[in-house]
Amino acid sequence: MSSEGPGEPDVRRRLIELAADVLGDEGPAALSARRLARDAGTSTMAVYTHFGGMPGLVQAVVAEGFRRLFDRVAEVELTDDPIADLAAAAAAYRANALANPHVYSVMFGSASLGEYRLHDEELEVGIAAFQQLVGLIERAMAAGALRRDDPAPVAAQFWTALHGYVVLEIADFYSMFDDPEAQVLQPLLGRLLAALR
Amino acid sequence: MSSEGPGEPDVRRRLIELAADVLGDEGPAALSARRLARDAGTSTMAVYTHFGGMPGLVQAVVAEGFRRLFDRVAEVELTDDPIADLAAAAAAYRANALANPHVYSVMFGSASLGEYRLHDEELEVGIAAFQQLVGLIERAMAAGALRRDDPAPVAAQFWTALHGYVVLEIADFYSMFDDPEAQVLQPLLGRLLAALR
DNA sequence: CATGCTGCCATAACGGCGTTATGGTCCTGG
DNA sequence: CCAGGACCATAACGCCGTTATGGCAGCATG
Repeated sequence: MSSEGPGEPDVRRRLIELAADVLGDEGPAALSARRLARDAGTSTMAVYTHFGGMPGLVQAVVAEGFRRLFDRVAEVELTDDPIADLAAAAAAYRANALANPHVYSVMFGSASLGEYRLHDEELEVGIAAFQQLVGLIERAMAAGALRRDDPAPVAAQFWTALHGYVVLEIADFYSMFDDPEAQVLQPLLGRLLAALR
Repeated sequence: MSSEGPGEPDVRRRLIELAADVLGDEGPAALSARRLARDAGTSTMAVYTHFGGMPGLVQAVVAEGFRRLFDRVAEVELTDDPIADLAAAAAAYRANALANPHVYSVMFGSASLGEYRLHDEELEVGIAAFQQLVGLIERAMAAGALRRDDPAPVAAQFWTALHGYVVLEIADFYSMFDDPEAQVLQPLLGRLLAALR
């Protein structure tokens, strides 16, 4: 391995973080190989040696976004109230998404369509994140807080509601509500869980 | 001179429909003023005289997408079972979204972020579509099929769940389920409505 | 040690993109 | 009849992603 100076990590890492920063600060339109290469002090060829092209770089940013989302949710401390833990996990999920709305949008918005589709790397992390939620649901069922059922579809329903809310909040479609988190998200998740009792 | 016959409507209309077709068939990456102008038998300047630029054209396509979505949902025939009508409306919503997944993605995905944000035209149609759902919820409450409550937040919760499902189905995130519509969407909406009884 | 090889990146070019400037051709209203 | 405006064709500017080419370090091999 090449010894890397403390202030100058490897180029691959720098490009990913720079891309995530530009995406977060200025949106997808500002992402360009030339711009990133200039800011990283290298040339556009670095994008091709490390990622094979611009879609590959975006894919790496998406994979990083999934990893961070997974970590944020994994950091919530579990209590003896599995329902409260589900709410805390949802809050962490939402907070992370709202902190990086453009990254979240690219993760799911263009994740499948034209551009590049998701590859093994993101898929693996995505599955791990979903299994994390399945575990929380199973735990609630084992504790008797939720009716016993196949946990995977229940987790998918929970995640679907949460994801739908986050997307619409990011896209600013709740402008007619004072406090959409209290008026939409919490009742939605609460009622879903209530019907699962 | 080639004056326009009955099969050659005005250029503005042709550009919108061509853009929607290209978007649906080949995805957002294939959308370009030059390509559309070539296919429409005109020059790129037509895009600027009619829409002020490429974002304006996309905005027109989005507005058209909202209008079509609204119409499809409005076409469902109401019965004397308001809960069944809600399910029928959701099915029409999903069917229209899956028939034009790229258009749906542009409507909500990049609807707010960097590119162009939604303007008065789309906002107006979007509000009308939402009021349509509020009316269905109100009707179910009046008939005693749902508990009396402020219908707008309830409609938002229903729409949030439905939208979240459609987005994830389009992005192909339900690959671990045989029949996601039966395993995720229907239980999710059914349980939400059950908790609202 | 010399040698060739491989990974990595700088430079420059190609085609395509959105956009703008300019000018021409109609159609319309006075 | 003619002035003006709506509409579009042409060409150019500066971006973009991508590719071809070449230089240069590090390293394994003879």
